[in-house]
Amino acid sequence: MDGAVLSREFFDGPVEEVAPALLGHVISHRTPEGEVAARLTEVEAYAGPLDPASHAYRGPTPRNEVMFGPPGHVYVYFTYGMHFCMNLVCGPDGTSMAVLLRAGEIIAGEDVARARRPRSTVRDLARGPARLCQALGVAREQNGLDVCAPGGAMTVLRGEPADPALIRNGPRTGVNGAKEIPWRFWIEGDPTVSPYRPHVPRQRRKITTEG
DNA sequence: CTCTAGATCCTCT
DNA sequence: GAGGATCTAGAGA
Repeated sequence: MDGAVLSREFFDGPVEEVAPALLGHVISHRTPEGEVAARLTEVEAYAGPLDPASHAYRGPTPRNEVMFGPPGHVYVYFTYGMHFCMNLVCGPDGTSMAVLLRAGEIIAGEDVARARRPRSTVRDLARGPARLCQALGVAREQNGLDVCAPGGAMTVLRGEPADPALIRNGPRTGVNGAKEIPWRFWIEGDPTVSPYRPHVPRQRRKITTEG
Protein backbone atom coordinates (compact mmCIF):
# COMPACT_ATOMS: atom_id res chain seq x y z
CA MET A 1 0.00 0.00 0.00
CA ASP A 2 1.35 3.38 -0.85
CA GLY A 3 -1.06 5.36 1.26
CA ALA A 4 -3.26 6.77 -1.51
CA VAL A 5 -6.68 7.44 -0.01
CA LEU A 6 -9.82 6.89 -2.11
CA SER A 7 -11.47 10.22 -2.90
CA ARG A 8 -14.86 11.27 -1.64
CA GLU A 9 -16.04 11.25 -5.27
CA PHE A 10 -15.38 7.51 -5.29
CA PHE A 11 -18.18 7.09 -2.76
CA ASP A 12 -20.48 9.70 -4.27
CA GLY A 13 -22.34 7.41 -6.64
CA PRO A 14 -24.98 4.68 -6.85
CA VAL A 15 -24.33 2.19 -4.09
CA GLU A 16 -24.68 -0.82 -6.36
CA GLU A 17 -21.76 0.53 -8.40
CA VAL A 18 -19.60 1.67 -5.51
CA ALA A 19 -19.94 -1.65 -3.68
CA PRO A 20 -18.29 -3.93 -6.26
CA ALA A 21 -15.75 -1.22 -7.05
CA LEU A 22 -14.56 -1.39 -3.44
CA LEU A 23 -13.45 -5.02 -3.75
CA GLY A 24 -9.68 -5.22 -3.59
CA HIS A 25 -9.24 -1.87 -1.89
CA VAL A 26 -8.10 -1.60 1.70
CA ILE A 27 -9.73 -0.46 4.93
CA SER A 28 -7.20 0.63 7.53
CA HIS A 29 -7.67 1.64 11.16
CA ARG A 30 -5.04 3.06 13.48
CA THR A 31 -5.41 2.83 17.28
CA PRO A 32 -2.96 3.07 20.16
CA GLU A 33 -2.53 -0.70 19.83
CA GLY A 34 -1.35 -0.34 16.26
CA GLU A 35 -2.64 -0.21 12.72
CA VAL A 36 -4.63 -3.02 11.11
CA ALA A 37 -5.51 -3.13 7.41
CA ALA A 38 -7.79 -5.47 5.48
CA ARG A 39 -8.20 -6.01 1.76
CA LEU A 40 -11.94 -6.11 1.08
CA THR A 41 -13.22 -9.37 -0.40
CA GLU A 42 -16.96 -9.19 0.31
CA VAL A 43 -19.46 -6.32 0.62
CA GLU A 44 -23.21 -5.68 0.51
CA ALA A 45 -25.10 -2.67 -0.84
CA TYR A 46 -28.07 -1.08 0.94
CA ALA A 47 -30.15 1.47 -0.93
CA GLY A 48 -31.81 3.56 1.76
CA PRO A 49 -35.49 4.54 1.53
CA LEU A 50 -36.29 2.20 -1.37
CA ASP A 51 -34.78 -0.82 0.32
CA PRO A 52 -36.81 -2.65 3.00
CA ALA A 53 -33.62 -4.34 4.23
CA SER A 54 -31.85 -1.03 4.88
CA HIS A 55 -31.66 0.57 8.30
CA ALA A 56 -32.58 3.81 6.53
CA TYR A 57 -35.83 2.43 5.10
CA ARG A 58 -38.04 4.17 7.67
CA GLY A 59 -36.19 7.46 7.61
CA PRO A 60 -33.63 9.06 9.90
CA THR A 61 -33.27 8.02 13.54
CA PRO A 62 -30.53 8.72 16.08
CA ARG A 63 -28.89 5.43 15.15
CA ASN A 64 -28.77 5.81 11.37
CA GLU A 65 -28.26 9.57 11.00
CA VAL A 66 -24.73 9.15 9.63
CA MET A 67 -26.19 7.35 6.60
CA PHE A 68 -28.04 10.54 5.69
CA GLY A 69 -24.88 12.64 5.72
CA PRO A 70 -22.09 13.07 3.16
CA PRO A 71 -20.36 10.09 1.51
CA GLY A 72 -17.06 8.70 2.70
CA HIS A 73 -18.01 8.36 6.36
CA VAL A 74 -18.39 5.24 8.49
CA TYR A 75 -21.75 4.06 9.82
CA VAL A 76 -21.19 1.65 12.73
CA TYR A 77 -24.08 -0.14 14.38
CA PHE A 78 -24.48 -2.56 17.27
CA THR A 79 -26.47 -5.75 16.83
CA TYR A 80 -27.37 -9.04 18.51
CA GLY A 81 -26.44 -7.55 21.85
CA MET A 82 -22.71 -8.02 21.28
CA HIS A 83 -21.52 -7.31 17.75
CA PHE A 84 -20.62 -4.27 15.67
CA CYS A 85 -20.83 -3.96 11.89
CA MET A 86 -19.49 -1.17 9.70
CA ASN A 87 -20.72 0.52 6.52
CA LEU A 88 -19.29 3.15 4.18
CA VAL A 89 -21.81 5.85 3.35
CA CYS A 90 -22.34 6.44 -0.38
CA GLY A 91 -24.20 8.89 -2.58
CA PRO A 92 -24.78 12.62 -2.18
CA ASP A 93 -25.39 14.29 1.17
CA GLY A 94 -29.05 13.84 2.06
CA THR A 95 -29.38 10.36 0.58
CA SER A 96 -28.91 7.27 2.74
CA MET A 97 -27.11 4.57 0.77
CA ALA A 98 -24.32 2.52 2.35
CA VAL A 99 -22.05 -0.46 1.76
CA LEU A 100 -21.74 -3.05 4.53
CA LEU A 101 -18.17 -4.38 4.78
CA ARG A 102 -18.63 -8.12 5.19
CA ALA A 103 -15.19 -9.68 4.94
CA GLY A 104 -11.55 -9.03 4.19
CA GLU A 105 -8.04 -10.37 4.24
CA ILE A 106 -5.75 -8.92 6.91
CA ILE A 107 -2.72 -7.52 5.10
CA ALA A 108 -1.16 -5.42 7.87
CA GLY A 109 -1.17 -5.52 11.65
CA GLU A 110 -1.91 -9.22 11.83
CA ASP A 111 -0.36 -9.43 15.28
CA VAL A 112 -2.75 -6.79 16.62
CA ALA A 113 -5.73 -8.44 14.92
CA ARG A 114 -4.80 -11.82 16.37
CA ALA A 115 -4.52 -10.32 19.82
CA ARG A 116 -8.08 -9.04 19.43
CA ARG A 117 -9.34 -12.41 18.17
CA PRO A 118 -7.13 -14.98 19.90
CA ARG A 119 -9.38 -17.94 19.09
CA SER A 120 -9.47 -17.23 15.37
CA THR A 121 -7.45 -18.78 12.60
CA VAL A 122 -5.68 -16.31 10.32
CA ARG A 123 -8.22 -16.99 7.59
CA ASP A 124 -11.14 -16.18 9.89
CA LEU A 125 -9.72 -12.97 11.38
CA ALA A 126 -11.98 -10.77 9.24
CA ARG A 127 -14.26 -13.37 7.63
CA GLY A 128 -17.65 -11.87 8.51
CA PRO A 129 -18.89 -8.35 9.24
CA ALA A 130 -18.60 -8.51 13.04
CA ARG A 131 -15.26 -10.30 12.85
CA LEU A 132 -13.93 -7.61 10.53
CA CYS A 133 -14.91 -4.92 13.02
CA GLN A 134 -13.34 -6.82 15.86
CA ALA A 135 -10.08 -7.37 13.99
CA LEU A 136 -9.91 -3.69 13.04
CA GLY A 137 -10.89 -2.50 16.52
CA VAL A 138 -14.03 -0.79 15.26
CA ALA A 139 -16.86 -0.04 17.71
CA ARG A 140 -19.32 2.67 18.61
CA GLU A 141 -16.63 5.34 18.97
CA GLN A 142 -15.76 5.06 15.28
CA ASN A 143 -19.27 5.86 14.09
CA GLY A 144 -19.18 8.86 11.75
CA LEU A 145 -15.43 8.90 11.06
CA ASP A 146 -14.32 10.31 7.71
CA VAL A 147 -12.39 7.71 5.72
CA CYS A 148 -11.33 10.11 2.95
CA ALA A 149 -9.01 12.26 5.05
CA PRO A 150 -5.33 11.45 4.44
CA GLY A 151 -3.68 10.72 7.77
CA GLY A 152 -6.99 10.04 9.50
CA ALA A 153 -7.41 7.22 11.99
CA MET A 154 -9.57 5.28 9.55
CA THR A 155 -9.01 5.43 5.81
CA VAL A 156 -9.82 3.48 2.65
CA LEU A 157 -6.60 3.04 0.69
CA ARG A 158 -6.29 2.32 -2.96
CA GLY A 159 -5.39 -1.31 -3.52
CA GLU A 160 -5.41 -3.60 -6.52
CA PRO A 161 -9.04 -3.53 -7.73
CA ALA A 162 -10.53 -6.99 -8.00
CA ASP A 163 -10.49 -8.63 -11.42
CA PRO A 164 -13.97 -7.92 -12.82
CA ALA A 165 -14.10 -11.46 -14.14
CA LEU A 166 -13.90 -12.75 -10.57
CA ILE A 167 -16.58 -10.53 -9.05
CA ARG A 168 -19.80 -12.39 -8.25
CA ASN A 169 -23.08 -11.17 -6.83
CA GLY A 170 -26.04 -12.81 -5.14
CA PRO A 171 -28.66 -12.39 -2.41
CA ARG A 172 -27.69 -10.55 0.74
CA THR A 173 -26.97 -12.47 3.90
CA GLY A 174 -28.95 -12.34 7.11
CA VAL A 175 -31.70 -10.07 5.85
CA ASN A 176 -35.40 -10.75 5.94
CA GLY A 177 -36.88 -8.40 3.35
CA ALA A 178 -35.91 -7.78 -0.27
CA LYS A 179 -34.20 -11.11 -0.76
CA GLU A 180 -34.58 -10.64 -4.49
CA ILE A 181 -32.09 -7.78 -4.57
CA PRO A 182 -28.78 -9.52 -5.36
CA TRP A 183 -26.51 -6.92 -3.83
CA ARG A 184 -23.97 -9.03 -2.05
CA PHE A 185 -20.70 -8.81 -3.98
CA TRP A 186 -17.61 -10.95 -3.45
CA ILE A 187 -14.37 -12.09 -5.06
CA GLU A 188 -14.88 -15.61 -6.36
CA GLY A 189 -12.46 -18.13 -4.95
CA ASP A 190 -11.09 -15.94 -2.18
CA PRO A 191 -10.83 -17.98 1.02
CA THR A 192 -11.75 -15.05 3.26
CA VAL A 193 -15.25 -14.65 1.78
CA SER A 194 -17.78 -15.60 4.46
CA PRO A 195 -20.00 -18.64 4.04
CA TYR A 196 -23.53 -17.77 2.94
CA ARG A 197 -26.13 -18.39 5.59
CA PRO A 198 -29.80 -17.78 4.86
CA HIS A 199 -31.62 -15.81 7.50
CA VAL A 200 -33.59 -17.71 10.11
CA PRO A 201 -35.56 -15.67 12.63
CA ARG A 202 -34.54 -16.70 16.12
CA GLN A 203 -37.04 -18.46 18.28
CA ARG A 204 -37.44 -16.76 21.57
CA ARG A 205 -36.82 -19.26 24.33
CA LYS A 206 -40.23 -20.66 25.08
CA ILE A 207 -42.98 -18.15 25.17
CA THR A 208 -45.83 -20.11 26.65
CA THR A 209 -45.69 -21.88 29.92
CA GLU A 210 -48.95 -23.33 28.72
CA GLY A 211 -51.00 -23.80 31.68
C1' DC B 1 -18.34 -30.27 6.35
C1' DT B 2 -23.53 -29.68 8.66
C1' DC B 3 -26.76 -28.70 12.18
C1' DT B 4 -28.33 -26.72 16.69
C1' DA B 5 -28.56 -23.60 20.28
C1' DG B 6 -27.05 -19.88 23.39
C1' DA B 7 -25.22 -15.47 24.20
C1' DT B 8 -26.97 -10.57 25.15
C1' DC B 9 -28.65 -5.47 24.69
C1' DC B 10 -29.92 -1.85 21.71
C1' DT B 11 -33.44 0.17 18.82
C1' DC B 12 -37.82 1.13 17.18
C1' DT B 13 -42.92 0.26 17.44
C1' DG C 1 -41.94 -6.11 23.78
C1' DA C 2 -39.87 -8.35 19.85
C1' DG C 3 -36.27 -9.25 17.08
C1' DG C 4 -31.93 -8.22 14.93
C1' DA C 5 -27.18 -6.71 8.11
C1' DT C 6 -23.86 -12.38 14.01
C1' DC C 7 -20.51 -15.51 16.14
C1' DT C 8 -19.05 -19.45 18.67
C1' DA C 9 -19.03 -24.05 20.63
C1' DG C 10 -20.41 -28.68 20.56
C1' DA C 11 -22.16 -32.87 18.40
C1' DG C 12 -22.44 -35.74 14.51
C1' DA C 13 -21.16 -37.41 9.76
